[in-house]
Amino acid sequence: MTSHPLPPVPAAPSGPAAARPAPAAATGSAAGSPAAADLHDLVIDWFDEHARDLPWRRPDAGAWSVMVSEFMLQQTPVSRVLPVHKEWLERWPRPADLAAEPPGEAVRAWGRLGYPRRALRLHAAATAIAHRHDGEVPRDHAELLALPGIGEYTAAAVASFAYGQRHIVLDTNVRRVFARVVSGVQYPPNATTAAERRIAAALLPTEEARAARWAAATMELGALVCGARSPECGVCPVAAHCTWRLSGSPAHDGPPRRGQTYAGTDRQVRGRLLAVLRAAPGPVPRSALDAVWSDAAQRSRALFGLVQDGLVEPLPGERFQLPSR
DNA sequence: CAATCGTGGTG
DNA sequence: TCACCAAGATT
Repeated sequence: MTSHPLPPVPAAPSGPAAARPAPAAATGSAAGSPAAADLHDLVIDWFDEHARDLPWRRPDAGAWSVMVSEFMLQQTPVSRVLPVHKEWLERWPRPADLAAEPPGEAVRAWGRLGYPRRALRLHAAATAIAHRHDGEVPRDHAELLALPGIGEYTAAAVASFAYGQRHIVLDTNVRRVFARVVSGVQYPPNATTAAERRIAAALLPTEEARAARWAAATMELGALVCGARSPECGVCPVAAHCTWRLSGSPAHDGPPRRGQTYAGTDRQVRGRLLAVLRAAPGPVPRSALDAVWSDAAQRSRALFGLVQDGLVEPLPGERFQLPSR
């Protein structure tokens, strides 16, 4: 198999003066170049054979299933999402079903997926869909983006995966794949950059259905083969095209990537407080919450934060519960 | 732009 | 063991 050079990626504008309309003639556009088409085939063919059979990818999965999965998958691994996603779709088959229940039920059913504000936002998004979108998950990227808890990535993912549209889908997996294959570095930057968007745009297949397939395929490649810790280049369909690999897989240089500490933080306290409230069928006395953390100052700060975030509802008589509305 | 926001698996 | 990582969004 012949190894083609990578498609050229448009250079970054060198300054404000360089801001200009996109070239009228997209001659030599990377997406249409032979090398790009080659990459598309390799990755999509690989995907056809190795894609995981996930519930939200099945033919009968609707946009709501996709949307719920995207919320749950924000910073949470597939293996832990699977059982909760199943419960949610059985209990709330449509957005209106979720919207009909108090937000606290969403927080409770969220279980231990982490970042429970996502549950609150998903409930709020479902409510907005029920009221303003006739109960249907919107197809329009801008309308999706306007929903609570949906950012650039999730809007593109829902539009692409649920509705087959052509969008730049830049998640951590895709960014890592492009960092290696195209940019020749081990890891992408901490925050998504304009350069990354240019690369993604340049490589996005022109045809809509193929673009959607490409988005899912590049994500899956990043998840299954081009992992952060252990890239398995031996089975990678584009190893022969990978700039990083071809240059000897150089280790990441520069400042260490941000690490997240957890032990002893407010987040840990919030987690413990909320765990008590999730487990209780109804209101809980303050004494039950006091038991989870010894430092009173930090404890009250965490509880206050939860109330402020709408995750906890204070009641008369020093009692607390999950939000009833 | 950097900090914040949970939780559990893993190399 | 423990730092790192996992389909980000919001402020």
